[in-house]
Amino acid sequence: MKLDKLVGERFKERPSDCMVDSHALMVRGGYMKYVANGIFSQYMPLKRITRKIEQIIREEMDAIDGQEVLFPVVMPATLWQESGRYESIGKELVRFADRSGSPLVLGMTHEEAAVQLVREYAQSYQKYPFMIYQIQTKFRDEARPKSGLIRVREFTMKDAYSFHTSQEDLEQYYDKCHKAYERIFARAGIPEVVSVASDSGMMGGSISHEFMLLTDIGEDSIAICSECDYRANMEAAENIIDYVRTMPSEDLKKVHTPSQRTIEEVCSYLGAEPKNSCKAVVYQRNIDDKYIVLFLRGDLEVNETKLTNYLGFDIHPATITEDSPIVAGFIGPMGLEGDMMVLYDHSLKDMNNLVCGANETDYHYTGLDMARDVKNAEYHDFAKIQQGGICPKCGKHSITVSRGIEVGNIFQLGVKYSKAMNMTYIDSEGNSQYPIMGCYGIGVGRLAAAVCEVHHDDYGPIWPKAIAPWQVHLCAVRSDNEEVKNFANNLYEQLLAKGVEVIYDDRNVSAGIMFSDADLLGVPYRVIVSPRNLGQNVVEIVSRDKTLKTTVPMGSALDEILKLI
RNA sequence: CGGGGUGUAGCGCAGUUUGGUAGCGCGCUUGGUUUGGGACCAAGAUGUCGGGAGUUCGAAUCUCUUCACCCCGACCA
Repeated sequence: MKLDKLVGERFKERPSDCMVDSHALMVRGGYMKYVANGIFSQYMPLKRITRKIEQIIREEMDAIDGQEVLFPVVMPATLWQESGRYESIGKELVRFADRSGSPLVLGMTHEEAAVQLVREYAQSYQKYPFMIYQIQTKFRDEARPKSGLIRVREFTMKDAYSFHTSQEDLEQYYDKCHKAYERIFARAGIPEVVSVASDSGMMGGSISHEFMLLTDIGEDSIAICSECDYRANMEAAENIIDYVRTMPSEDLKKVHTPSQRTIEEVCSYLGAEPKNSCKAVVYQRNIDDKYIVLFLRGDLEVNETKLTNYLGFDIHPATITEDSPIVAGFIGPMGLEGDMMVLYDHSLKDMNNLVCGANETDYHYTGLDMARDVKNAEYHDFAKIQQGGICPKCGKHSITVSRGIEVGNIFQLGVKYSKAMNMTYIDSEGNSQYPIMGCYGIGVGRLAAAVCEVHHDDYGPIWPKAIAPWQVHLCAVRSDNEEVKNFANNLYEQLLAKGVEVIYDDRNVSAGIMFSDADLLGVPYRVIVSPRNLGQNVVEIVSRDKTLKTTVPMGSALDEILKLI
């Protein structure tokens, strides 16, 4: 590719409305152009980057037996009515009608389409497990798009859906996918991405992880323990802390007295048992004899496996007496899966250092709703993970709170969609069952922006080799010089013949312009042909990350370049 | 949806307080001089001053209204 024909402008001044570096550099570098709020077109350099990211994703998804498919962007409302999400999702879901008045939606996620695609096919347990995925445009009418490609309304996403006949099988595959994600991010040049336990939100299901790239411009806050492997999104905690600020100060005083509590005291604080038909279930924490009280609404049951997973430590059922120390407890249990939401710890002297988590399982009835129903907001004060606070897993004062960009996520969906959409199979005993599902997403454009965000300098992005738009940026400085022009042209042709991805700048412009443009394009290796270099019978090779700056003899330039890339 | 801010040439901005010929830098076109980190000289093109309505002899400037975008919050498979 010749640079002088590359469509898109590169320029010096930072656009005033770009708040994050990746946005500014990608606009300045001619990677993308604003079309409407949260909607962008991509020029060739960005398209080449996203194409490479997609290819990495494809290879890794194929390696865990994924099958690439394609769902429609536009779906009939009836499909979304089956799952109940046509009604339950807000304005993010774009609804419109076709010429005959039939209601349609724009795909923002494709669980419904996935179930629809396979439910007639997968009627026998022998067809399981399997995973299907697609890489496709999604549209979500976000309330506030921002930060360039980090948060947009229209975007390309890889979304995968797996189907299983047992929870164990799902969990096994979930782990496999987790590892595939780690490989994807490492290959894309950001091995530092970490997975954190997350809130499942409107997706439903229980266990889920988000893959976070830690950077200050991130939209999510993540609590990370420096002593153990505990990592979690702060989302739920923040909600509850906000709520607590509205509490009357008298109530605060009452619960701020650290002491041992009995179950009756705890219940009376909550007003839970009599007022809300809650029942209390007591568990004992195996490692240190702490008691956990889980309040359940209505006739919900505790899923001990999930509870254990959620807590990160083993528990067993227990009973407590009048003087048993209750050192930890939960308000729990809304939604379909019997998850819990708030953990507090009465043994702590400092009430600021309490631990919590939240796990919404039902978008109709969130953890916060539950907390409000329970009336006594005082417990929510305990729901605080904070900088320097206590880790809910290892118990040490070792929590740091960081910002992160969510570049991917994985969910254990359970039977939420298969059940709602009546997808069944016959198991080996001849019984009808709902398949258990998992889903797995990666935002392609956001990933590109995230890489740029952590790999750039003042002059432009520094693309990792694996996703760089080109491998070699060939500069013919003083292309009006016959010798330079001939040598550079020749080298360009040779590189092309070898299949090297090369962008060739043979414009007769000043070296400053040429180098600035090269910096903005962020190609890993810059090859400089100039009168000065040729006068010494060399060409110059410089890496974009500045770790390499060398000259090689003119005659061996091609070989040296091939060795590098 | 709430709070704050900004809309003037492709980009970055001045001009608005106090109404009086539409400006500057970069970029773009042409010619020339230059040539290793965004060069210089000369000539030139590009504006519904976000839109609409009003006040006025006269509006980028004052009034009303509307739209768009940015930031904070709410929200967010």
